[in-house]
Amino acid sequence: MISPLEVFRTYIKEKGLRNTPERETIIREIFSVHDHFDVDELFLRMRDQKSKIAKASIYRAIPLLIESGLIKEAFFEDGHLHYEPIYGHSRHCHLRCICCGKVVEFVEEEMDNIVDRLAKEYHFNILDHRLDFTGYCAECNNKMNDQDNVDTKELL
Amino acid sequence: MISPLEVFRTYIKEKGLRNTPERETIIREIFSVHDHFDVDELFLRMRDQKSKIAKASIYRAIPLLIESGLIKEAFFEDGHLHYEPIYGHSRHCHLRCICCGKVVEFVEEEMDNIVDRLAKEYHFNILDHRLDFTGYCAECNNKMNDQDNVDTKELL
DNA sequence: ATTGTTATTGTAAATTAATTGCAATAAGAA
DNA sequence: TTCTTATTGCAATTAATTTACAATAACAAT
Ligand SMILES: [Mn+2]
Ligand SMILES: [Mn+2]
Ligand SMILES: [Zn+2]
Ligand SMILES: [Zn+2]
Repeated sequence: MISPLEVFRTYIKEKGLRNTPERETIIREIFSVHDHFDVDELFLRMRDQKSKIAKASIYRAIPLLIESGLIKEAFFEDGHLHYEPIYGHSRHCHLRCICCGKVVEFVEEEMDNIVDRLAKEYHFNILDHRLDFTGYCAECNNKMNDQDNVDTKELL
Repeated sequence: MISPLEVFRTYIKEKGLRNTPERETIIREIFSVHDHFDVDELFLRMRDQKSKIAKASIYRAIPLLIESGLIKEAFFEDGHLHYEPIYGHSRHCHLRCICCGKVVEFVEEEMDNIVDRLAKEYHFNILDHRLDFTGYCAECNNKMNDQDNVDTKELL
């Protein structure tokens, strides 16, 4: 399987742009963890690896990483965008706990059918979709119930 | 059916907060249009109605409107959040054109089943979900193809 | 109705994410 | 190696959202 770096190099050449060690470092860091990230987090991770890359360079790289199919926007939370690597990852949806932030990923087989149906019905050329569920994970749900019970007892 | 204003008044009382004409104006404006909106847009709409409400008051009202179940975040686009009224609206998904911004709404019956299945499988108390599809609408898709043809001709 | 408490407002300043101008650097084609 | 110009780091800017603060007003209790 072609590596993310190779995919990016091909994209860069195709677009007549220039590849740089900075961009490769960014890609390597993203694909060394394979998890959701935001710009600040990625910047700090790279700083920990002794990288001196400016945050502006990360911001400037992101549209290219999206265009080349390496990453995509995952969700907007806490006032900023979060991204995730998608190259080499199966299309998946998210189940997110609004209490502790835990994210469960899962593949929803039904989605392809829905996309096909919608494309026909609304004459859309559908390129992407995002399916996110939010609620409380088992732990947080239990914690809340316990808390409620405490409150109730206090009131008695 | 209970009006959005009544729902909000009940919520406000329940929370020991105070209702204000400003908040009611905001709710009235949102539910006079029943469409997606962002803060700036809503602010301008209200200014057109000769309302002098400060933008900060809209920002401060939004969490209450969400908490009371009147509106929810719809999507993040063009660098800021967009909201939509949900009270009195059926749960729906979005099909959004990334070229012209057109939004098609539709109800996806399958979602309830998926929610039930996930809740059981992952022991989540699922409160909400967001299903958005993005791509090109028929018109924009055609326009793009025409454009491509022009480009191709120019190259010949 | 009047009063008292304090939540809410408008204004301006602050904060935060993201973008951009600029001069120095360096990628990569020639 | 040379040349062109895309990319970088840095600092300044823009834009969305939040917040401090003093004035106002909601509404519960007189
Ligand atoms: Mn994911
Ligand atoms: Mn909608
Ligand atoms: Zn949780
Ligand atoms: Zn369109």
